[in-house]
Amino acid sequence: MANIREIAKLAGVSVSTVSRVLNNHPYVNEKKRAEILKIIEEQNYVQNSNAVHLSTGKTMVIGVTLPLVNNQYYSSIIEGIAAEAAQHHYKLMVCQTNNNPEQERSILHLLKNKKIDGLIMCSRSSSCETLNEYAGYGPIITCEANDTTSVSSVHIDHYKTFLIGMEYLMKKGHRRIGYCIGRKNSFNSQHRKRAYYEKLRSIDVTPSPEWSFEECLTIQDGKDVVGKLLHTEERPTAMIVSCNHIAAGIIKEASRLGIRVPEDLAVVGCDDQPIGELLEITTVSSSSTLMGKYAFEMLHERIWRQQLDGKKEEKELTPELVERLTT
Amino acid sequence: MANIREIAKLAGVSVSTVSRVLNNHPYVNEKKRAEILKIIEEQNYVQNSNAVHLSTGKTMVIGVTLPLVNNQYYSSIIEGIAAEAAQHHYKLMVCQTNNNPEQERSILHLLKNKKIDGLIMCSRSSSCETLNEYAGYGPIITCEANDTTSVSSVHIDHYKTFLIGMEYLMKKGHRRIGYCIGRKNSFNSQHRKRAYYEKLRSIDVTPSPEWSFEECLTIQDGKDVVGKLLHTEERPTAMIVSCNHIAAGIIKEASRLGIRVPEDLAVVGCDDQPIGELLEITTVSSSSTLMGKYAFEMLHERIWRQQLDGKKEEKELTPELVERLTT
DNA sequence: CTGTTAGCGCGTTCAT
DNA sequence: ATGAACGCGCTAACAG
Repeated sequence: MANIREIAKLAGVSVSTVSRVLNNHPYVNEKKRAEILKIIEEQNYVQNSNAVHLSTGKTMVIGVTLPLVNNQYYSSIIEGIAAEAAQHHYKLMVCQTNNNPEQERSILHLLKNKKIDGLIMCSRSSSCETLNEYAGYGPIITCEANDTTSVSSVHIDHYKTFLIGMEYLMKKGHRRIGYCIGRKNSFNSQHRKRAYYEKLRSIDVTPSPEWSFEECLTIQDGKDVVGKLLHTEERPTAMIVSCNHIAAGIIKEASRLGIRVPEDLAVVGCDDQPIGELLEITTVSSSSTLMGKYAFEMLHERIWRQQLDGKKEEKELTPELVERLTT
Repeated sequence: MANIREIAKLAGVSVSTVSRVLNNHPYVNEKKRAEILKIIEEQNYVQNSNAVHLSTGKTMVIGVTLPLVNNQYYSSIIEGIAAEAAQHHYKLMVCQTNNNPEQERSILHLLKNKKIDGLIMCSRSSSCETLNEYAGYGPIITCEANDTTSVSSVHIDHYKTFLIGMEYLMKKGHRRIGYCIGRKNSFNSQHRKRAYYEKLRSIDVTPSPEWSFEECLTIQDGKDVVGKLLHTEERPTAMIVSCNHIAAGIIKEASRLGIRVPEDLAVVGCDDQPIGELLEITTVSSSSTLMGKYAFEMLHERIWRQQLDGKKEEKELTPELVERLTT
């Protein structure tokens, strides 16, 4: 395919004039401009973006990491990122990490070798040192809280989320409340547990170890919880659950076993996955799509701000209670 | 950051030798190779991928289009693509089209300006002419049947899918069977309807127009179907539904209105979205993830096969019946 | 086994 | 308002 030199030759001008036309620069004779555009059209010419990237040092692509694509939580975030990115003419490179630090590093590497202009990490398994190191090669935003010095984040306030959920259940009269969370010692889990214990202590309830379920990741895990609940001494009357799909598992299994929801067991989910709406699950959550939007905004600002002064910024989303039929 | 020339200078060799080391080419003195690698390490050097791309004419990136990211069907396809792509060291550029031909064209354009090496279209709204035109700039695979001359596809046999569903319902004794599909006149819908009418005719049933529901896209649309079903003269005893989430809407609303599933109304869904498993919906489907895998394989072969001879290939996935509790 | 050199295609001073 | 010429960083053909 034709290149810029050929266009210049056909138009009888220099490559720089063609380049000016291509990039809408001023100071080009209107007649020449029209002539050049006509030839570009005739020749079916387009710029080679790799050459542009090499020359400008920008790619107009940002990376997005997530553990797995096929998950509604992450899909919602991406949706928010995608809408905002499209408006600013950025493309998205979506990279699955499988929660594997090595795979994640290979994506951080894209920042170093200039394949992307910035990176949004919907979730991360790399260490803070690694993150800080790569932050030197381009802006990074995480959609989780992180304790690095230089990487900004936009994240859900999981402490507050659980707080609201607990307060709501307690106002409904529940005292024996259990919880369900994912990775045992993650950042998020720690905040959730803190809210849980604080709230129970405030009404002088000592939580039984039998009420807590960790490493709940799949719908099946949710179902299994109900089985275990059956054999507990003092069965909780309510569960607060980090994800709606786990809550869905609990609800389905409960109904199968004749445990009435919410009469025998109330359930509160804590994200905005659409399964919650479908199954009418009471939920306290903030919008993941909005989180994606904010993440792109922060990233975009950092891409264009010249000095990478590395002032860390943290944006927290406020959760809201949506009452439905499981409480 | 350092470039290849600088490394060459520090090592006292030429850039080509460094390039050879970088690309694992043979014919490099082992001692020099080690020395060069050491310097690369010290200098924290990495290649600028844009320069590599410009020079090689390949980017090792493929594009993936889909109407919207936040949809389990498309997420499943991407999952299949992503896994296979990772194995071959390809990155994914995921592009949302919103079913808008103009946005889609801007993505096809990426093929022309060399930003991607190939394109998988999970769904498309462009015309065949447009597709054929851009197929000249790089390989394209669609995950829907298409009637172009040059664009290969891997797709679900929707005719067979509905056939299996209908046969199954009929074997269960149903005669008054309704259907629910999405876009009225899409390729897929036509095949589904053909199977529907053929099967009913084979048992001498004349379907009532009241049994057919088109333009069903959301869960709410599924719920609305039940409302309309209530006022029909001869209410169908079974529904065959193109998507599980529509089926889910039907089931939820039916249960709310006291219509028993499957006793009063049997429901068969026709995809592999996980909501089907959760709600125990009987389904006839093929694996979307597998479709993604195949799509990448076909694309990859076409990227590396030199002559773009344009032999069109079509791969059909065979659907399977999964009996659950809604029939 | 190694180096020289000519591209790859474009952006961008700088001089005019 | 325009063009010559250099630089972006790397690969690969060719010569040795």
